[in-house]
Amino acid sequence: MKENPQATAGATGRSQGARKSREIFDATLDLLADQGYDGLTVEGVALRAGVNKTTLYRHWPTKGALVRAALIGAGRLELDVPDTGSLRGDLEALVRQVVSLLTAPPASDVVVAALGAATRAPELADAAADFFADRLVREQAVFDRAAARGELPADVDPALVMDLLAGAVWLRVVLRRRPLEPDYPARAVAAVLHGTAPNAG
Amino acid sequence: MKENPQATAGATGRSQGARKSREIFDATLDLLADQGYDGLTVEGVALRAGVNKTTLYRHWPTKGALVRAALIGAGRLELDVPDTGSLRGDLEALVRQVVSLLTAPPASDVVVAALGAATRAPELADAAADFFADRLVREQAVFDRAAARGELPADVDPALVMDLLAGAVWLRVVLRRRPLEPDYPARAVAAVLHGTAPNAG
Amino acid sequence: MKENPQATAGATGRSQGARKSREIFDATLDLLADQGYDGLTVEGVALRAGVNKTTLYRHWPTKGALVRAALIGAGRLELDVPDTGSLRGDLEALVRQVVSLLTAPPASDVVVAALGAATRAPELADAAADFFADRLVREQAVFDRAAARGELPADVDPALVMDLLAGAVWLRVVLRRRPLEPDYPARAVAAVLHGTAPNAG
Amino acid sequence: MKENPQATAGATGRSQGARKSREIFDATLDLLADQGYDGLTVEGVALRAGVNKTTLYRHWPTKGALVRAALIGAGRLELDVPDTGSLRGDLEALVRQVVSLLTAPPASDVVVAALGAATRAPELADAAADFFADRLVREQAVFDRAAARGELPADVDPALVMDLLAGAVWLRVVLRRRPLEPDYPARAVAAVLHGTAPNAG
DNA sequence: CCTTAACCGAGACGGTACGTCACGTCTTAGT
DNA sequence: ACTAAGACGTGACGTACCGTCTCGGTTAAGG
Repeated sequence: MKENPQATAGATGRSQGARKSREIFDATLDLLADQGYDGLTVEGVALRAGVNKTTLYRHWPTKGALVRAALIGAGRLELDVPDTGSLRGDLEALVRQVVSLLTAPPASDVVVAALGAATRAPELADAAADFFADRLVREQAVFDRAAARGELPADVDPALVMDLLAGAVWLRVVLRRRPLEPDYPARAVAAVLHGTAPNAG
Repeated sequence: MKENPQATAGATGRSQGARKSREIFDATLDLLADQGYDGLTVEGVALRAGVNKTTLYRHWPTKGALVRAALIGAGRLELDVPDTGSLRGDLEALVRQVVSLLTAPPASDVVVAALGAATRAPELADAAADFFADRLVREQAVFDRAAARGELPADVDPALVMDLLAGAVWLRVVLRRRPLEPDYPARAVAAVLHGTAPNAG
Repeated sequence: MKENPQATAGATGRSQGARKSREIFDATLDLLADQGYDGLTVEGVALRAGVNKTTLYRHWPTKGALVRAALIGAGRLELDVPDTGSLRGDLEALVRQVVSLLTAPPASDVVVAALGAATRAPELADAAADFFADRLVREQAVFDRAAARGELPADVDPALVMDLLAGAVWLRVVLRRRPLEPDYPARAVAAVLHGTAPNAG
Repeated sequence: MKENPQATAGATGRSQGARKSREIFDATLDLLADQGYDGLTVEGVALRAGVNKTTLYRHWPTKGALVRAALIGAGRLELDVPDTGSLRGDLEALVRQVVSLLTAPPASDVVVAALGAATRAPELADAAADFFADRLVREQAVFDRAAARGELPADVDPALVMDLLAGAVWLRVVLRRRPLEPDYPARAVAAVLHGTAPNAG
């Protein structure tokens, strides 16, 4: 509608889009941790990243896509698979990883917010599913080693084991909101490995 | 200001505010199921319940409070504690309850949305924590009966067992987004009761 | 999406909407004069009037409707119909009114912008048509008095006369962009009253 | 950065830039007629003309300049000066030209939009002034012939006469939005030639 | 023939304004 | 006493064009 506003800016002379992406992702995750997924606004990200809102929409059509890209793009979710020499040790280490992922700020804020939001943002749900699928693939090594050591029957379902262990932590920390005793990982692993009820029918 | 007031307002011939509350809760839960927690708007509830927006804000200051009240007011979350005669049977029944709570629409939409939202809405987090605490109190009976039957050592932690079982279902259904095999409850219960690794160190 | 932003403002305690309307109309016309119709933005009006953009859209769905309401609401277009005692005098006075309407700032900016915009904004076109129709009704008195004085045949078409006179001024001032000699009104009126070509066939 | 450059750009095998110019002007005028001056966007022109936006800006820095160039470049505004043998006939023909210019689509849309926009786009105002000045120069011939025939006093001002006649049509058609009777041109010419008020003082 | 300048397409970007939605607050009336 | 009606300020949405800029590739002219 305007004829000739005032001959604005133009490009800033950036060297790469990569740097901008980094700043965008950082801003996204920071705000996600601060405000939660719903408090996260595209305008806020744009402001904090020093980028125009339009630019964000040009690359990521929805908030979910942006968050997903940020979660992936910033390698904050990369976890090592432990190798302690025993199944029990490996599993306890894995559980402790989960615990720290869900409780040690600042990463925990991001992770909890993102996983919580996965219940309603399909994009994030996909991201979460991918994340867990990928994790499972790598956790498989733990079970392979255990089987090689003869610690585990061949027909054990690693997915079930990890569901039980990681799910317990999520439920305890996020849903039940109860403090986690230091021996919780050991007890959980013990229960899953050896059972709790020697005599149950 | 209006040209045509047309015999406006007033109550519609109510007997009590109770009926209105019912309609409000129903509207809330319907919309929650339809649109998810975020798609749920106070204005939408007001419109659907035939009630003024102001009225809603008078009673429930936030969306979270309204949803909480609706979930409690309509007894959609009441679960029976099973008594099958064996610990295994009881636990499997409990797991199946959780599965159906998280997968059978429309209640599942409500529950998943609400529990997912608990990660950031403190009101809902409290409600969820209360819900699980209350459940645990009642699930205690299952473990008491099992102990009386001699199926279970006295030092077993019911909270841990339920964390493992219910957490596994949540992780599998909501986060991992993978289909749940029919024997999943049985396998999960077996793992927790008897363990998966007879020889693990 | 937000749960509970920060308990914002609410109404400011105004006494009447009428005062606000006045401020809105003033802001609209000021900006119209300053920036022209296209430079006029709803956000600009909102800012200057100390009113929220949403409020403007609530009342006037388009920019055209807003400008129209402002032009009507602020009585800046009310012109007196002269009565000098002679048809020539009355018509010259009318032409001079038109000249000043189109050339004397700041009103001229508003009027020219609005009439120019009438070519594409149907709302404004209607407003302009109404304006001219209304004017014609009142100018009729000039012709009635002239007929009563015997200065004019009964079959003269006042609309044609006013088309010629006012149209000439518009063409000269706005489209031809040429300066208007002081005797232009007199010459124009003389031409329309007595003709320019005594012998033309 | 791109995965698939796919033998992009370059010229399409044109012979001259002249053909492209033609397409650009056509696109401009078509869109001007369709959407009006304000609905006309540079991006739209680029899209329709199959030309990059950048290219347009390279040649015409503003929308006004583009429209102006298009109006001139496409010879849609060239009008013949009539020679019917009498002043009355010539003037009526001129008025009819104006009428058709302003009412016969599709040219009328372009012309009306452009002249209407002249009130605020200085570039267009200049173009309009030039157009009318040029027309006047050529209309002078009509008056010269009339003077030679003795139909007209020597001191008649052709500009005033054309102001009155063309202005009346503009006012009637564009601003007053009233239908134009078939005898309007004749009546307008008669009024300007012979006057309307034989006895006015 | 090869180089060089002109021109163009492609595309990213910062920026303004758009028109819309829902929020939560408030006032005025009405039952 | 409670409520309907409805206006408002506020924040954010997602979109459309603006006008600028850089990059890379094609074409035509001139040595």
